[in-house]
Amino acid sequence: MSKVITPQKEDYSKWYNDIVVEADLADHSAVRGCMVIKPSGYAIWEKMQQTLDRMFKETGHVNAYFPIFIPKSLFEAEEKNAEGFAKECAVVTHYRLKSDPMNKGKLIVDPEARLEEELIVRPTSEAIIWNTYRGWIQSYRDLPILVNQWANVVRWEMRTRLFLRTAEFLWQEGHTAHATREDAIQETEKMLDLYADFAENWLAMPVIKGIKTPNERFAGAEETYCIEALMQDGKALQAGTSHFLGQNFAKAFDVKFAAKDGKLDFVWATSWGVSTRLMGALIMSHSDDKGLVIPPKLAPTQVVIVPIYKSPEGLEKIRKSVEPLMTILRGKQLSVKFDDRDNQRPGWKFAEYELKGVPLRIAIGERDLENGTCEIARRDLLSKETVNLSDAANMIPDLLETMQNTLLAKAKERMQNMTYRCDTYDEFKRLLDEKGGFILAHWDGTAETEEKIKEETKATIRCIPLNNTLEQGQCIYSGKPSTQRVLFARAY
RNA sequence: CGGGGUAUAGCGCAGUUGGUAGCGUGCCACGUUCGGGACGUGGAGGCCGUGGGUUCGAGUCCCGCUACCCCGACCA
Repeated sequence: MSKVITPQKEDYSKWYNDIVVEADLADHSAVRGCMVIKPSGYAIWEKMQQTLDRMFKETGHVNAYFPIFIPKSLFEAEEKNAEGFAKECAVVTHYRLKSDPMNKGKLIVDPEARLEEELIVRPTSEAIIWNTYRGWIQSYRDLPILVNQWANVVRWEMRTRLFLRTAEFLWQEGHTAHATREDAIQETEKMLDLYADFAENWLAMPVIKGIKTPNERFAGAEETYCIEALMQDGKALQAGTSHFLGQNFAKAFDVKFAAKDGKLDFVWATSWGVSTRLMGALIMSHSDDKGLVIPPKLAPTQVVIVPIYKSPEGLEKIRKSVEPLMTILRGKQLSVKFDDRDNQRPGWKFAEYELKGVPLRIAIGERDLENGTCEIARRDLLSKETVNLSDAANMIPDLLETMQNTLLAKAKERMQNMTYRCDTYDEFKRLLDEKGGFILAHWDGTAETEEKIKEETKATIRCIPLNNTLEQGQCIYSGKPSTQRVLFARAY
């Protein structure tokens, strides 16, 4: 098994740094745990963003934007939500600084400039959005509202992990309002399916769809649906969530609508989101010892052409010879880069593009010019073949598609091989320690058992898989009867 | 907030019994190279985290402080 790229593992810091670096630690210790995403990394996020955005719009959603600050009084309106997030909120208390009379050149917070009401930096936007929706909704004719927001949020975690749990992260959060319970549940499930589709077909990352146990449920939700992925090291990662919020927020913010029959009722709600955590998921799903492997459909650069030449004239000859190829590929909406940098040697470039995960690399030298050939290298298999330059234009789109499929197939196989069924607690513990991965086991349905298992093994119930087959069994911990297996794993 | 560790060049590190700082890499210049992270020569770059103390002399020994990392507690 190839090694897994784990954020903050020293071995990988060198190349991991090429995608992202953390905030300057020495000078900005206060933003420890925040990300600085370099352009090469951000380009991947942009690609995810564009794709998701298109998918949202195809399903009738529109984008909007709401404030980053939430007045404390609004934040506390939905009690469970407030309680759940209270421990990790950044709070704005003042709006002005002034020169420090005791310390020239320094600033202090102006005590005169205290805000009457503290502002919470959004850890999630339900509160401010539902407070706004109250003014948008009066009749069933105003529903549904299918709004998405691309934003940053802040959660002051005690311990952060690059991409997987950063103090500030980028995400999208959908917030929808519906006339009926059924509509809202349908929306929740629809968006979960959309996420699963995106994970599989774009990230090439298979996921298990399921619902969270009450313990793991989003604060303020009636039901939390999730997609769970399995990383190469056998640890699970929650890759996206979709919440059925019931009427909780409508009640907290008094959002009612008049139905067809004239009766007033509270609005039904959903919210759903995925974040820059998907970058972590992408990295940990496919990377190998040579660096990042990006599925072709998400790769900012899909094909790179590296000329091998000895003189400026040689370079120009090669440039001319590949121009038709580049034109054809670009005509097929592929992103192609011709790397004519003179300050790095070919071998260096090969290694660099492998590090960055560019799916296909074409090397072409003067020797090839004579033969009318070029060398195509696949990032996923690290394989190379020499082909006729004239055939390349036809082969490349197929190759990219094959790569995309191969990556998914490989990941699927890995997940399958790392999913175990087990019926005893001893076996359960042994599997966790020796193999990791997903474990399907019976659970008595109580929070106590769930917590005990977590305490003793660090494994959590990732989800109760949707469309689970029902079967009689006994809880691995308590021995009490159970009707279905749930998905356990140690998780990030 | 507990337990452990670290702090020396942009990055990664070494630095012996205390004697005034070095290696790798990266950077700059020139030349030779260019089909898997080239090589040669020359060069720039460090108040050794910070404040005290011991000493003729401290990167090194002692005390304080600070910051960061790892493990835990926490984690829609």
